[in-house]
Amino acid sequence: MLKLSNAIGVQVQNALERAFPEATTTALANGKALNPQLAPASKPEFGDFQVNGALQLAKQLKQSPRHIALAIVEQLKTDEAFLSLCNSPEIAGPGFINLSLKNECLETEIKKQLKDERLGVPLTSQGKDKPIVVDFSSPNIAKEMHVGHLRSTIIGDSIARILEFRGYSVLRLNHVGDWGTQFGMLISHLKRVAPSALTTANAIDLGDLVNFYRQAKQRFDNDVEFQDASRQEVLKLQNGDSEALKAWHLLCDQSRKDFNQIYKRLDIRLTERGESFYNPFLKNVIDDLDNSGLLITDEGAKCVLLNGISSKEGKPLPMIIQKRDGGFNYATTDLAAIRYRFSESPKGDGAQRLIYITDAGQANHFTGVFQIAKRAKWIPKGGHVEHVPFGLVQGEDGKKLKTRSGETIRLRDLLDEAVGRAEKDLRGRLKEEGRKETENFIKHVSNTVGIAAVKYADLSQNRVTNYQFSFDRMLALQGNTAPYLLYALVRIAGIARKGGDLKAATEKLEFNEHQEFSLIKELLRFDEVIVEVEEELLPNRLCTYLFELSQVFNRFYDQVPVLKANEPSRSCRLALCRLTAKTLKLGMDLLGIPTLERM
RNA sequence: GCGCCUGUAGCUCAGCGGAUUAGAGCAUCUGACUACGGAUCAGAGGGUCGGGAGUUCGAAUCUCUCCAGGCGCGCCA
Repeated sequence: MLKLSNAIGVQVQNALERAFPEATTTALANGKALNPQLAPASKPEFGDFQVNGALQLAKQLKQSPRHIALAIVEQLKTDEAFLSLCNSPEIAGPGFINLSLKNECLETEIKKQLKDERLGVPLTSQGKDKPIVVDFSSPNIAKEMHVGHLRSTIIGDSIARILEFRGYSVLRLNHVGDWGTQFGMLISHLKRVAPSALTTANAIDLGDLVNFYRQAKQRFDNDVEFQDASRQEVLKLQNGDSEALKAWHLLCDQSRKDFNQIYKRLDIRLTERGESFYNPFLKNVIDDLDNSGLLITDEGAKCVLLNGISSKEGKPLPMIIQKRDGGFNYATTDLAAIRYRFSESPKGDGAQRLIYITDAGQANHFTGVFQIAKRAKWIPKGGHVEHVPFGLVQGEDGKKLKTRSGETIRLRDLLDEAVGRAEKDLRGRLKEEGRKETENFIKHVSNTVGIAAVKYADLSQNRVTNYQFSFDRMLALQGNTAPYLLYALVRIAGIARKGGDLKAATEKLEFNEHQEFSLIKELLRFDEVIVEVEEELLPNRLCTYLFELSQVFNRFYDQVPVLKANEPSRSCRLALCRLTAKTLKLGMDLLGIPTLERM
């Protein structure tokens, strides 16, 4: 309905300008056009659109809002094109104009939508050649993925999917923590307790590695001699020592295998490009900053002083780019990454926009890094950098999510539990209903429902707030949950199985019931929702839409017969079922959530 | 102390500067199964939108201020 609302927007604008020609000229001379403020109706009883502008224009035009509204309506009534789309406009309250679409217009629109594979969502017209980088997930080598990575991974994937669907070229980058002091520590510890792990592939699994990591960290914090040894290992690694490199590769491979299992389960595509990738560019970052006069030395460390951000003492906060010992830190890597991503190929990605999906706690860090990149002139004209923050994952007690013993929950275990609970629930239901299904079916459905529930629960919440994790709530069969949405699709599939030809002819469409029109209006909103989600980078808006669509469909399904209806209603209703299924499937796909025919 | 984020129904959350009724879901209560899967649908009760001030014709929404909570704050990432 995007095109339609644009068309009506133009018609209303023209009507306003015809009604008040002098004011229009004056306004244009001041560089501001009169704005009729066309918006979707705030409530269904107000129709489909409302014009709010009359109230604001009252002062400017020195007339009462109702009078202005009346003048606009008079003009609209002379517009043939407008009258072919909308019923006669109505003035309400202090001066709102309510517009409602004609049924014939809705029928024409829905007919178009039925034929459109993209369901009305336009392909982007610009910047297809320049990629958008979506930086998400980013686990650390030698550590297991935990709930902290869940949100970044799920939200990042969905945002990437939506941008891809809009026609952008998207670079999904996994900025894994594969470099830095922790490797010196880990290699030096393993050399002492498990030397075979550093030379033999698969000698130890990641679970062991995580334990080794903990031991190494503990030792590092308490043992000065060990710290020195670790630093030596880091230097060796950075200088390309073959033994150190081999050890590093083995550690990375081991971790990668584990990450990939998770990504496979979650159906996530990512290009791994870890911190180590930027290693060759770090020195240039320092030199560049030095040349542009941004770099200062403070307490032996090379820093850039941030504008407008002060430290505890009230002085400008320095951001350390090179440590006293000459080592680089994450700010250095992030700056190198920004520079590389914006640089033209082949020395970079030639990106138009960088999107970082990380927890809100890193907001200050990114503010600083972005500011430095801007001052160093690494962000080209038309280039954008954006931090897309999200809140903490909390348990039902409102505290940071942990196991009972207080440990971090592994992502693997969390997914297992979701799937396990879905399976238990399904088996119980099958028994209750006396249904018999194959083991394959049970496994497939439980897996799909479990993963869908985890993803949907996360995505359906506004990402900036903390997110309270609850298996019971996400797996609930009623309410705004994945199972509820999946069930709507299963009902449609059921109609098809019972002999409903969803591809029935749709040349002549005719609707009479209000439930049909509610469903049609909901279906036509899809394109606007997608475009809005793309602008705001808020996938929960898409979730809200899909939930509302499911509700409207369930009402339709409950109150209007499809298969038992007489023609032509039967075919017309089947067409609505088909479009509902397509919309739900596409919407879920853009969230990265798989769907089912039966459950 | 400074910075960022959050505060909306008993609970979990939506909410795009607009209509003298601020929306969902869960939970609670009342209804509807010889129609396509009742994993559903129809309805009811429940809110001084953290407090105060300001801008505006109009504020949950914008500004300021206070209160409460979370997270972060120079050589980890």
